[in-house]
Amino acid sequence: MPIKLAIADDHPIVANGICSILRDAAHVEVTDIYTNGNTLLKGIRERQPDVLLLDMHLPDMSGPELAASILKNYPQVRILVLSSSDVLFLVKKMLKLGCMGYLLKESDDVTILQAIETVQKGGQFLSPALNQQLIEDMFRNKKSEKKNTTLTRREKEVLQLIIDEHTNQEIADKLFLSLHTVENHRISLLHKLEVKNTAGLVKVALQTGLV
Amino acid sequence: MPIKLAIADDHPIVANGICSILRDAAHVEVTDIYTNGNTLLKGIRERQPDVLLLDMHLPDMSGPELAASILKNYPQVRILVLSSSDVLFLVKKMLKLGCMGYLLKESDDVTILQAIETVQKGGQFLSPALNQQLIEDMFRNKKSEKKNTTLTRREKEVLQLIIDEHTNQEIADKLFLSLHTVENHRISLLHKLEVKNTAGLVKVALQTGLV
DNA sequence: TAGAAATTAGCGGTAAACCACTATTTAATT
DNA sequence: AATTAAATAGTGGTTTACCGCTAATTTCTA
Repeated sequence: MPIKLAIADDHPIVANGICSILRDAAHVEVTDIYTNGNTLLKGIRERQPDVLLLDMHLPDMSGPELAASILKNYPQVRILVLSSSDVLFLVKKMLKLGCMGYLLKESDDVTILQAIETVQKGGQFLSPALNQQLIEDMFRNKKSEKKNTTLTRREKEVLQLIIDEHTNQEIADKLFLSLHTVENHRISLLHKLEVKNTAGLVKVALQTGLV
Repeated sequence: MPIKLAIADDHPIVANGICSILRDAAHVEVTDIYTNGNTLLKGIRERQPDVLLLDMHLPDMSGPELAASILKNYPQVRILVLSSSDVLFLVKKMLKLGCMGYLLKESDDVTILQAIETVQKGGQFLSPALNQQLIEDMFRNKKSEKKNTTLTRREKEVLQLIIDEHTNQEIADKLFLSLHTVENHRISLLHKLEVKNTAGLVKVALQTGLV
């Protein structure tokens, strides 16, 4: 019995690319292709695949949202995250949510197939580049384990305005807040995203599609 | 006679995706797939395609570098840029270099095919989202036409270190420069990239793959 | 309904970024 | 040989970001 694989990605090039790569693999059958979060959730309700290749950036819902929702109701679905970002804290976030693997879009044919097979068998898969990063990170953070990487509504708003090149004062005016409050949110962002300054904020935000 | 199409992209998913989408189009034949700039330049020397689908981020060379080099020696090759970034000044840069089109990776099957056909016939193609942006930009910049968007060696170095979250002082130490010099480079960057602060620098740099 | 998390606002202070200039030396180009 | 661009360094100043605190109120959630 072939592995039933669903793909959730809004770019036709990517979906077609995966299908094309798997065409030679007789033991993998692409059963569904979803291009947004809404139809994905609906589809999963009706028909659960063995493995779900989940993009991080669907137009209507984020990767973490979707993974959480799906795993809550259908924990037997093995989610393999498909992402072009290697930002560590996002990788950790998805794995903590219960995803079984994290595959970079730059991967080659062999790696992709291997990832799907591994995950279907109940194993975990990480793109090689991430493996090393994760290990180094564990050594760095032996003690402080429970870092909160979920941004609040306000923090996301502030972050978006930072990316749009606004100063704290401008952000305060736009959101009808005190300058102090915006400064506080900004510092929370620095801590949560584990970066040193504005450059880090923007970098992580863009690379992870946080906003 | 079918359109001879070459693809330059280092991600197997993307290259396969394009091929897969074009499989039904009998009048387009994918003659070559290149995964880095070096083999691309070699390949073009031996055999020129009608249309070249050129990714912005090959591992060894940048999109602009490659486009300039190819168009200088083989101006009859029609280059269709394939990019995931809609940052305007990069679009303008490629078009000024002589590329015949700019196609976003999020495009659907029909658009992709249409872009290739248009370019092959000698026309120009822009992803719809860019069309509108480009027009607005022209109205904004009726006067100041000749903006220099080419970063110097030093500017690129400084920009990379900014993205890596270093302060001006740290950058000065690393490059054995005066703090003043680094500040000057930083302000040149702000002007050249037409942004207001560090956030803008990082945003444009990441979205365009400048560094 | 008690506790936790989020949102708000403040104080005092340091470090860094941003801006407009001038100016010299070196490298590239015509 | 002359011009231009790049890289370097400076003065003097303003604005913004960053940091560590405290603390009240609201909202969420167990």
